[in-house]
Amino acid sequence: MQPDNSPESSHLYRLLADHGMINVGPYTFPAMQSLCSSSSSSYHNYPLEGSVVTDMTPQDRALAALRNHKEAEKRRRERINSHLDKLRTLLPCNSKTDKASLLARVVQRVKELKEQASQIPGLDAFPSESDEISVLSGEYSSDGQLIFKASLCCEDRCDLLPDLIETLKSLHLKTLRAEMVMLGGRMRNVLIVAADKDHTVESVHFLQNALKSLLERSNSADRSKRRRVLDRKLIIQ
Amino acid sequence: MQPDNSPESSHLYRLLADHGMINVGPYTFPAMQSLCSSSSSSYHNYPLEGSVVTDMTPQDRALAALRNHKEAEKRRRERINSHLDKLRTLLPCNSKTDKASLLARVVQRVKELKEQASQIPGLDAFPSESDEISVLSGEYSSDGQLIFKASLCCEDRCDLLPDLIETLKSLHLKTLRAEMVMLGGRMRNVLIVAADKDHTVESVHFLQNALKSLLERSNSADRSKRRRVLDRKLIIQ
DNA sequence: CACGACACGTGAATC
DNA sequence: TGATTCACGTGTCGT
Repeated sequence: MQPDNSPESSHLYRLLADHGMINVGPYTFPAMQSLCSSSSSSYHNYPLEGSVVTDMTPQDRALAALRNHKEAEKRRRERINSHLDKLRTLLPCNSKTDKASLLARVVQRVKELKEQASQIPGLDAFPSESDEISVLSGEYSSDGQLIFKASLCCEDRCDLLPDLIETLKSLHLKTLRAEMVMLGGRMRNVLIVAADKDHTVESVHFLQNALKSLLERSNSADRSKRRRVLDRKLIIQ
Repeated sequence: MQPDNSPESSHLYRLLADHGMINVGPYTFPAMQSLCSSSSSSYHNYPLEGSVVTDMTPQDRALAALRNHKEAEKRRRERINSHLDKLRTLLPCNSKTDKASLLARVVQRVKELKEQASQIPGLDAFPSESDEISVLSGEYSSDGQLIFKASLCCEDRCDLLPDLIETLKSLHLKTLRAEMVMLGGRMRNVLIVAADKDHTVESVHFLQNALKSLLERSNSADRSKRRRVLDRKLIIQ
């Protein structure tokens, strides 16, 4: 037996009844189909919206709206549930759980994964939407070298790497570690750099300026051939 | 105006009416409260389950069940929605979206984070003493791309990077992530690479050969100038 | 039987 | 207005 969501239980339907538009009383529910069909609409057979507008009575219009609404709501439910199903397949394979527990597990899993991601070597490892450079004044290592971190975020043009290498070389900076992440048409580049003993903190500013001009050069050179804009809001954080 | 989910619109209620247990007819809905209250139950005031069982009429029991059901369902909804709210706060700050889009973003986010997590085991990032290359046959990502990891360990000659980039470009491989660690005059390079959909696993072998020749070239050219060996454990985690 | 989980159709609100 | 989102109460099914 299906749930009673037939028109008789709706406000609209009872409103129509109260205004004498349709007849209704005790024990008369099953008979409504024939009564209603007298006005081109019938039980469980709503007026089609394809019909000409002019011959749509107010009742028909209302019932048609109700029908659209019902179907739209069904589509909405299906959309939501399909996403829930996708989530089921993504999680550690336990596929047979109710919605609430599923979502609870999703919450937990997202937290875990974010935690992991935050522990990635090189912290802010993912490219941001805006161009940016940062050179953090570092600290001296055990053998007197100044170690610092430089990061660079821009469009994904990995052919700017040779220039970057050249820049570092010309400043007599030694790269201890380099990390690149390309995502959504953008890239982030994190460098751990060591300056020679005879360098001062000036090196930091030199590098900063060098990176800045590198970025500007890259931008102006790349202004013409714009990459497809990936509508990725996905960029983390 | 609140939705009409009052007892009058339920099957149960109409069933009772149909069996003459309560009186019902056109225009009589508002009057039900008084009629019903004659049997210790009232409109919007369901029989309390705390009452003694023996004086519960069948109607009362049914209405009480309905009330419990209603409240349980409400609790269920609240549970689900609270988890959805948690998810909203966890995602990149866009908090005001409908449920379906929220879940869609959650799906995407979980995929991304899983991808990230799988890449983190770049822990084996430190260069070894011997030259080596490895190209692990990867697995297909959610959108059909073949993702695999390539690693390369050799002497610290970061000017071999342009060649490496060129190699990847010529093979139409897309670099998702690159990590370099220079230590003790040697370097290790770990790449996460994506092949286009139309590529086969052959790409893996192509890359392997390319890296091999790249390494050999680098070795023969660099045989002369040996670098000092830095025993640095300090490399940033 | 009751209890929990789900899909459904509906009223209200928002745009 | 019409489209769309949400909360709600309900019927049904499985345990």
